[in-house]
Amino acid sequence: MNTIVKKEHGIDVAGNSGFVGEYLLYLLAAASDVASADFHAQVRERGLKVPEWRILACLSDTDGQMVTRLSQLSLIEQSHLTKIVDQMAVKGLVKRRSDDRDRRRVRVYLTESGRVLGLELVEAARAHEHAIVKQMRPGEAALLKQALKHIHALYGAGLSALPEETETTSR
Amino acid sequence: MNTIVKKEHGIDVAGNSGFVGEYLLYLLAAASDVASADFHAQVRERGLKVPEWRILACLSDTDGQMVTRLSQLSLIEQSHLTKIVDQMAVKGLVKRRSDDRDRRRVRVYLTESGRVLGLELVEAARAHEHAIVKQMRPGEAALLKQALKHIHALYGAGLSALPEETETTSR
DNA sequence: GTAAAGAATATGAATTCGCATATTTCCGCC
DNA sequence: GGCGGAAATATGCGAATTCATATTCTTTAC
Repeated sequence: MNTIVKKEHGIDVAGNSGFVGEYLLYLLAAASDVASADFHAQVRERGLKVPEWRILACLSDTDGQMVTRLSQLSLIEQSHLTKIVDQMAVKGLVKRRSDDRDRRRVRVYLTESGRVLGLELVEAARAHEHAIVKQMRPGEAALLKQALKHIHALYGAGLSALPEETETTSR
Repeated sequence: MNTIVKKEHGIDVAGNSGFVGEYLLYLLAAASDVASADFHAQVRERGLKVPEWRILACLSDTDGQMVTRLSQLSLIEQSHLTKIVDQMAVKGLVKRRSDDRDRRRVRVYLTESGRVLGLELVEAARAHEHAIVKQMRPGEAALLKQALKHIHALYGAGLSALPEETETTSR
């Protein structure tokens, strides 16, 4: 037979013949890992941990979110998120304020320096993303994002059945 | 103005207007997270931790890999991998054997029960993947995988410059 | 052949993370 | 207008994960 295995060089998982190299969940995790590692290094250089960056990013989009939602958005488990918010509060990046209408809720707001740092990093993230997209075929990135949202939606549906926000503006 | 924000329901990050909901690295992480969570539950039901499953899967593809490479393939940091292999060895799923040509290297082999469990789980993973792919548009999954490999390759290149295996067959 | 430099693993301490649960507050109902 | 139950956070603690480094072995250049 001619299924001679060309010696395995490097990681080249993707070009692998086995199961793993074609397994969707693996490809997702692997792509996420390698692509993120790069940017995460930048995050750490600015003295932030990755989870902190995620929170900054989420708050930059929508400030003053409640802990539970922030935990969902940032992909960080709730009790862990609470601890990270603690640290960020100490660093002066965010501050807590309990919701007036429902005092069980705790909303997290960016401080001024948090906002600044957040914007900076979001810019850096945009640039980083651009660098990646630029290396893909035209339209490939769009399709990719599309498909990723699709997958997210497949499961996200379950999560979508969440208590909605009942506030007009956090004003 | 009519940029009235329809109250935010559920997670629906993907449908978000902000930065995060369109950020590639976020979409990757989020999709990976939600899609995996599902299968990982199955893994735990069989008494395995997620990292253990990853190792089983990699070894099922190519048995007898050295620790370093296994760590790259399985996306697990080296010293952590060592510890997990310890546990798996205790469970009787794998066994270590040092490479004859280079005794610094430790190769990890599946035991018989490890092989069996591995095959079982790979089957389950295939089924699970199938269920996902089935819900996507025809060809969408293929494109997705393609793009993911593409991204992986962008960075993987750096990693590919690795010391190659110099063994004909682990016979 | 031998010392220096580099690889491959393992080990130990320090963090981070996640589960279970306590606590506070809200909500519907009697 | 008080009770039971659910929601939102926080906390304690054990397990998981990482980082720096020790250890062992290999290779290269003298």
